[in-house]
Amino acid sequence: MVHETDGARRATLNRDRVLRAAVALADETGIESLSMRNLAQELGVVPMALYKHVANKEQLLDGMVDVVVGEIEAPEGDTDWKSALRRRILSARRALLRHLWASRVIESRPHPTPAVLDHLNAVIGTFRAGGFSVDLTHHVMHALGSRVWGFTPELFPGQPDTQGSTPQELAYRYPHVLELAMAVAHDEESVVGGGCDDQFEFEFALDLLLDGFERLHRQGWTSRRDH
Amino acid sequence: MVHETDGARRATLNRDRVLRAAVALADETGIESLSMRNLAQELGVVPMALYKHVANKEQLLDGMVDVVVGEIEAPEGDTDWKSALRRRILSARRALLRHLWASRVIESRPHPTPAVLDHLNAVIGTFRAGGFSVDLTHHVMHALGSRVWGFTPELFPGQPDTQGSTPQELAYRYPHVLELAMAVAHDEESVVGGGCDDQFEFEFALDLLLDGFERLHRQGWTSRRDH
DNA sequence: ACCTGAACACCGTTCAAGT
DNA sequence: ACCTGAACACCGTTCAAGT
Repeated sequence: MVHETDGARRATLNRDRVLRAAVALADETGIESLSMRNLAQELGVVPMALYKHVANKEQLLDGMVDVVVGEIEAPEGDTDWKSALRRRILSARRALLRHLWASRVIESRPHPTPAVLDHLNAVIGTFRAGGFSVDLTHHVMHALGSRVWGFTPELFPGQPDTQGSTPQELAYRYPHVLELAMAVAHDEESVVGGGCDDQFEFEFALDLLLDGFERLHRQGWTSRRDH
Repeated sequence: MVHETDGARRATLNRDRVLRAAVALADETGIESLSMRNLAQELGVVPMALYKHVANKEQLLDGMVDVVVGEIEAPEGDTDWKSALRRRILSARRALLRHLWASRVIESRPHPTPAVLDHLNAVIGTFRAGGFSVDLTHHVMHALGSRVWGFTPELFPGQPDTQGSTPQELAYRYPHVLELAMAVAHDEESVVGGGCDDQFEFEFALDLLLDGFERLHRQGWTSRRDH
């Protein structure tokens, strides 16, 4: 009534608008200064109005992660696994560079969000389509590590937040993630339900890199940037 | 006077005790619940007493990082660069596993701390002693990435916090870090003073991994954990 | 039934008042 | 001169009171 402009902004408030505003605000002023209070102010509403659309700040952060990860583009056209993967991961990198706070937030989230699972499923699926065994796929996913985030060691033990979705729905939507998770669960010869052997995975990736370094060194490799 | 036990604890309060108590508290209750206020309570002092030993919470976190990174052991005896590096990095991993909050805190720090520079200098020095060119050393350091933290892309542009130390002292203490930083600064053919070409570094590491995956796949590699 | 202002239990840090 | 309690400007979230 008093301010019709404000009224119009208030009327259209929904979860999507809240998340987009939060992403924009974090882009502009940094994630540290993003608070429920100044996000509300930015949207022209009272702080408590946000809680109609997100349960709490944790869920707000999860939603922001999904916005960013949703920007990752699937590679077009049929190509070999290697260039398909390369393109997808470079697209992911571009998305994260657009939102400099995103990688740290993704890493700090205790549970993978739907968009993160979609992304993981696509990456895993690319290896499988390329003929990689479940076993090798498992280890290379760990080796890629934060290059594919949010792939964290806790992914498989720390169950995705299965709010309102049945196991069947998960199996349908993330078949590759599930295949890997089950292989890891059955493969366990040490502790029951212990999930991945993080020490093994760390050394697997480390040795892959060290071997690669050695090869380059022996070949007398130099970057084109060298004079 | 009233409580002589408290008096004894209070008397010995210094920067080192503050940092150790902060590390212990973060280990026990998590980094999220570590506050200046409950750290003070743990030490039996008033919150403001901490500010005699650390300028603010940022400096407290920097000090905590140095405690953890200081736990990394140098490999004993003379060995080739590869196993020397392997041992040092696995020691770093053990230190970080002892303090689960540490990797996230290291990554969130804007400036590298002295102990972090010591560690970087030692890792770089190992490559150089192994005969690696400055150029190759630069790129492999990026490729190792968080496996050596706190090696972040912003290291070279985002100057170390040179509080009270001359350039000569830095050159003496971190010669290998300096050599790399200067090579990067001179090598620049694109933007002036732009530092590292992050896109190049990302693709360098990505391709190194993808090539490694391809090689394993062609060889029909399986982990011993496979049945 | 819905919305929201005040309140609660915290923060890191400043600063003036007390010793 | 040193120390420190109160205060300031924030948080995220609860909850009861108002519409």
